[in-house]
Amino acid sequence: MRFAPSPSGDLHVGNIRTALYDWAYARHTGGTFVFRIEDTDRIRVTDEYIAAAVDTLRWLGLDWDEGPEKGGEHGPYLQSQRMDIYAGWARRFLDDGHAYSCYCTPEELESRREQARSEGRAPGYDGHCRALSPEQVAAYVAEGRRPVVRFRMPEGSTTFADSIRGEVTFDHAFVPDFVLVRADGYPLYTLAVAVDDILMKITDVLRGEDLLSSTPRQIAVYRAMGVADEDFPRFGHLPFVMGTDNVKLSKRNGEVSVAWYRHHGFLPEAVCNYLALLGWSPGEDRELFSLEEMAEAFTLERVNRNPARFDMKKLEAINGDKIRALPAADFVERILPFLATAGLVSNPVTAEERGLVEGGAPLVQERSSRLTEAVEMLGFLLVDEEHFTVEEEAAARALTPEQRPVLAAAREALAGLGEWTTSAVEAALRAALVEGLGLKPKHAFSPVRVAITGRRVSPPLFESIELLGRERSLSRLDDGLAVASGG
RNA sequence: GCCCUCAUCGUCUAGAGGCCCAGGACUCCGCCCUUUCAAGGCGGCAGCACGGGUUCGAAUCCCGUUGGGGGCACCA
Repeated sequence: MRFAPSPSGDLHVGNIRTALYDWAYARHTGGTFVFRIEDTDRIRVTDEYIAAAVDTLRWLGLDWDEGPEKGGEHGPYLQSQRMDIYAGWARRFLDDGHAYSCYCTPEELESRREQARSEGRAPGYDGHCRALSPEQVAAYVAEGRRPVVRFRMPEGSTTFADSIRGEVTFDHAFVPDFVLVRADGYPLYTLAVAVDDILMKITDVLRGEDLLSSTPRQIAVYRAMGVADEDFPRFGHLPFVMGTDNVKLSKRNGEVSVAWYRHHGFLPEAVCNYLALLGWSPGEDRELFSLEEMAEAFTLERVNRNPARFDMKKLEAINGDKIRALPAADFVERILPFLATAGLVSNPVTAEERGLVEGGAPLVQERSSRLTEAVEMLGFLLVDEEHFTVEEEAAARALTPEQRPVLAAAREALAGLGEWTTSAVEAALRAALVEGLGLKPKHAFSPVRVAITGRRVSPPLFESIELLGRERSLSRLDDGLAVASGG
């Protein structure tokens, strides 16, 4: 089990789905979950990147047994810190003939690729430098060419049992010799993964299907290292997560950054739950579960082989379910950071603010499919009175001259109220507006709602009025009246 | 072009020869509940890509076709 992202930006949805399956498989089987950072294409990854990746994984609730910040007996877990290990193996392959120096320039390769393509031949490396004579080598060196180290793919074919797809075979005729070390001396992924898998004693690899056809190359390197077949890791290739346009999910066709979902009010348990469903199912029509339940039920046999489309609507539905399932106190803790970001509570939160939040939270919890919606709905309650505003469209619809009598009657009824409770508020408003003015409840409460909350959609009105308190409520009705009067 | 791979409602999926004239969820549409919006309840639209086999019997097995995806880098 291993999860090895390469640091090309934020951890994205596809990475995380892979990590999740790796994690669940490791936990289910009691194995070791190794988190390795594949950064051979960089001098070194920034500490910020590692910190962000670690942070995202931890936020989701995934923990690893070996890797960054955790250590382990097969470290270091950053490939950029293992360069001399790879260099050692490259030298050895050169010496024993598993690899050779290739002096072809990128331009030459490109033009020969083009030619092969136009002639309908396979565009891979043509073996040009496989058997150079000492004279040819000397000539290239004299030209100042710097060689790459290229792996000599043996004849034959490779068959391996993919743990998700079953037996897969590749004829080596279609697996061209590939580069292990660049001309500047930097090792490539092709070398590093294979070496690390063996050195880190990886038993199972779950990765994207884009790597399916590079598996025979990896296996060939294991063989060259002298590793016995039974010590090779098992490979499982997961289908991609696609966007709705059926193209691999990316920045172009959707939100891919897990950090984005985090900042837009998605719960980690919802993200995990939804991602788990993209290619796996516990069966029996079950689709809501915790990470622990997933680990319990996760088997490779139940992983789907076909790619799944990412559906934001479904994610939101699950997020809403998870939000509703939160204990009330937990929900408060989850929205507090968002309220602070929105400037609706101080940081740290004061006792008074917390009181209001705790009062309002139960009203919005079941109405939110994202935490950010809860924040929007609670705004009227937490905003400083001088910053309170009524949405333009709501005012235009509900705070009109015709509604003046309604607002006035509501104000009067509430002003005379002795006990300021939800039920008292409701009774007073019903008596004044529904019975008194003969209005349908729907129409009676709409202007009041807009005056009190500033929006046409809000938490339940009577509870909101109770929480707002007498003074603030009456003052907002006064302001609403002024607006309705054309103020 | 060649190689690999995949194929159940619009989407995610259950289904591992008869339990399926295909079940659940999301979306969408009605209705109920209702102070708005949600939630909840009830109901509805909608699918086994196609063609051949195998079998008493196929969504499930085999072959082909079509379609999708991936790969063929001094990326990973």
